[in-house]
Amino acid sequence: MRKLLDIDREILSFLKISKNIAQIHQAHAEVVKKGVKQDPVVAFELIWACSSTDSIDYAGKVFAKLEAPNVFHFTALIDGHILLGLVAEAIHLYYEMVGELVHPDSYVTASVLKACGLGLALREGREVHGQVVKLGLSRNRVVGINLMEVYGKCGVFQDAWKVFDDMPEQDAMLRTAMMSCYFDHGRVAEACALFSGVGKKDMLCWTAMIDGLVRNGEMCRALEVFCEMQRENMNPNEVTIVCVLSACSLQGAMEIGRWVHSYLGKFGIDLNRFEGGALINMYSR
DNA sequence: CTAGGGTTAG
Repeated sequence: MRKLLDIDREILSFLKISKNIAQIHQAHAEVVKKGVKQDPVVAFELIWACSSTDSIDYAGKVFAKLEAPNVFHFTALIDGHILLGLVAEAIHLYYEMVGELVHPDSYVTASVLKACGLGLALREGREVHGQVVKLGLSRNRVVGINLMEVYGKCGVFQDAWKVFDDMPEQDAMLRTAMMSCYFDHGRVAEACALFSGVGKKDMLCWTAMIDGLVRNGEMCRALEVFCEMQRENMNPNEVTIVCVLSACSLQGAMEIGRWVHSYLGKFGIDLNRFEGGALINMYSR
């Protein structure tokens, strides 16, 4: 007789490659047939697969049948809700989890803080912050960045800076997150100052800068930064391209837009719905 | 014996 672990492994590898709801249904049928639907790892992979394919109702059904949901299951379900913008439900699930005395870890804490930031749920964010301290997660990078974003998005910058300063290392990622928060509030000068303070700027930092300028109507400066990043031998990716095309479109900078368009191949970028949409938008103006 | 982080048009 095969061990449960061997059966698990087969289903797990199938679950991990399930990319659409049809495959997930098939995998779920296998799980039920093999009688491993209460296996925590299998259940996690199943919920995770549903959550990452926008099948949140199905994820919820699988979750509801679990006899003893653990922190992994809650995290997977919470992340699925966040993906669809259902942040109030995500926060609610976290409270439900704590109420059921399931011990929060850094992953689920980071997830609920992400939801608080997106939902501008300052009160809940502060509560979770208190738990972060109690749980000893204050120095966790992902937790810290999401906590900073809660305060930044809610406009309480002094609290955001407090979190920033208390992190073990103030690197490019942290500064970029802070910069985006200032851009969210139209505070371009502060955002630019942060950008200047980033020592080694990576792709996300450059792109976040361009995006922030575009969102604040600073088209010329956005295009300047785009040129500057290439002088620094940084090749734009598809996200950068969408931001730049958007700037070109709003600015009426057709020459630059055409130039970017003709170089999509050089950057190794295939048109997807984002770039295509941005191009159509630009030319139609 | 499970998983993640900052950037995506209008």
